[in-house]
Amino acid sequence: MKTDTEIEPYVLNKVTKEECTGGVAAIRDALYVLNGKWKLPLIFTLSEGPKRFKDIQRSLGDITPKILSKELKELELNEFVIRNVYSTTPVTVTYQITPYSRSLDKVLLELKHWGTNHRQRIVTSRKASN
Amino acid sequence: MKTDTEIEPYVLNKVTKEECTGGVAAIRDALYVLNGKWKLPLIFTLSEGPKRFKDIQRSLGDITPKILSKELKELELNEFVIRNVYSTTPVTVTYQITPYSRSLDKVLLELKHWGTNHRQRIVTSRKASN
DNA sequence: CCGTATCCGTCATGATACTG
DNA sequence: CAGTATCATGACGGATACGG
Repeated sequence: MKTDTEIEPYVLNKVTKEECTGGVAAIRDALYVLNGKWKLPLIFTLSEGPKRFKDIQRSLGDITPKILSKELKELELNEFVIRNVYSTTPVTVTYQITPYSRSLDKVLLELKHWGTNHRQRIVTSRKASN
Repeated sequence: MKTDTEIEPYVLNKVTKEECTGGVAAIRDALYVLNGKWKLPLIFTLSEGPKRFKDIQRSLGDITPKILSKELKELELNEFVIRNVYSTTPVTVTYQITPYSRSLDKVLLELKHWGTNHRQRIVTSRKASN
């Protein structure tokens, strides 16, 4: 009765080579749990407050329910997200971030700044070439 | 005569839905150029100074030459990295980051901090469960 | 040393349809 | 609404060999 594939909790990246040291290892550890296109946008959007499945989908733009479901399960398993179920009809489910997700605030803030500036850079360099 | 697949320069993520606003769009723009396991570690390791192909491979731990080659090309195309060829025998090639890559310094710093703390958290929680 | 070529496998992501 | 089932594609990677 497995739905798609079992999801194992992330532990740590196996960065065994001694040459892979200090900073690189730390960054690879971070990306190991925050892999893929969606985890950081997801944590960011939930940092604005708890949201329902459909609302998350809308706020991310174009994620499919299958991927969103998988990403949320991974984040839950790694203690970034909590799932709340309310026995309404139909059932209501909300997702909220854990305090641990808050430790990513600075990362997300810097990334947001960079993304904003990057978009601006692309747009203006386009105009310049017209 | 294509080698593997053609690499197109990134421009901008198509985040069309109006609902996908502000912060989420910016973060998705950022991840759109910095996608995958290797780009941030790569830029980070090159931020320590220009390095040769083999040295980059060693510092990242376990990337294969095929993938490293592809990632470097993408970063070159998007103006994060410059490739320098020296006519020695055998030929020497170094890679260095552009000034634009420096705009990622804060992101990389925060990510490095977070990765370091995250590893610590995992390790100590392991000990606690013994 | 600096890569590229080829074969081949696995995993991530996605489009679409569907269920409770 | 909150997801799951099915099918498909492309990214990513391992192994190995080879060329400038």
